[in-house]
Amino acid sequence: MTTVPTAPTLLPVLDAASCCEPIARAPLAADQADQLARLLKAIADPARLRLLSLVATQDDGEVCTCDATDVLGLAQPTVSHHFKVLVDAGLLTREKRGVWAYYALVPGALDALAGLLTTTTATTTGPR
Amino acid sequence: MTTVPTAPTLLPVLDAASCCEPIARAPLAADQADQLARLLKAIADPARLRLLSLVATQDDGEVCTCDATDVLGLAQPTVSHHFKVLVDAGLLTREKRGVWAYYALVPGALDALAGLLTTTTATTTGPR
DNA sequence: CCAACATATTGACACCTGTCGATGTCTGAT
DNA sequence: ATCAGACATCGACAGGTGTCAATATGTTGG
Repeated sequence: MTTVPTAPTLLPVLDAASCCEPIARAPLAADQADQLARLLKAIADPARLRLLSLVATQDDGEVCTCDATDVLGLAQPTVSHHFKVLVDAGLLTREKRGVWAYYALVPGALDALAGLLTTTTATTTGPR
Repeated sequence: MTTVPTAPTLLPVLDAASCCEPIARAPLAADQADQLARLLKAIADPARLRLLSLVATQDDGEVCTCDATDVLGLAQPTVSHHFKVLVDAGLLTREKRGVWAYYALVPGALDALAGLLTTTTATTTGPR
């Protein structure tokens, strides 16, 4: 099997991060490079990195827009925009409770993305 | 000034990738997020991802501009530009032999970068 | 129903970026 | 010395991106 050892419900993210094989495995085709680049562009921004880091370090694992606005020092629409980019990329989930919107990490999404960059055979063995 | 002694230092890369702690460790500060974002922007491009992948999968570990131009289907100045971005980011090294310029992976650079994205306490250096 | 609030969307703006043609620079060979 | 070839740099252009003010949407409480 290629991957997806246990993917019961979190498919969209893993799907996004499983766009292609690890970089060092085989030369990337044009379309694979496009997909991976789109994922990386989603996180290649200071504000979005701080948002990811903020969510990842929360005890309860979630952050609302209002909190993030204070921490980042950006206008509310800007924060909403960045959150949307991360959700669209499949890295965060959005849950609206009452008036507030809570964002949380999609489990395994960042790690899967990191796995595509590692040159050392990390997980799944690769018998060529 | 432009004399850049062929210092065999592998430091700049690791230095670049060690700009900050892993995302999930502590909330990123503004300047740390800037540095990490600059690194990620360097690889968040289809052409540069293909170049990295091309170099990483070569048996001898190096690729010259001419070869890359053919594979990517881009003009020679464009390929040179992308290589320069990757070298400046500390991900590739450039060695000129005769008329040709050979690019190779900086050992551990990509892996260090990937380590900053992983949420699970990975290997990497665990000081302090 | 209405007011207050949190969030999302829209529109506009300045800025950055990928691309290529033209040109410069350096090396190896005739 | 001169020429050809590989590569880097420059200048210019189109397209993408981050930011915010203004506005829209939707929810809670009175």
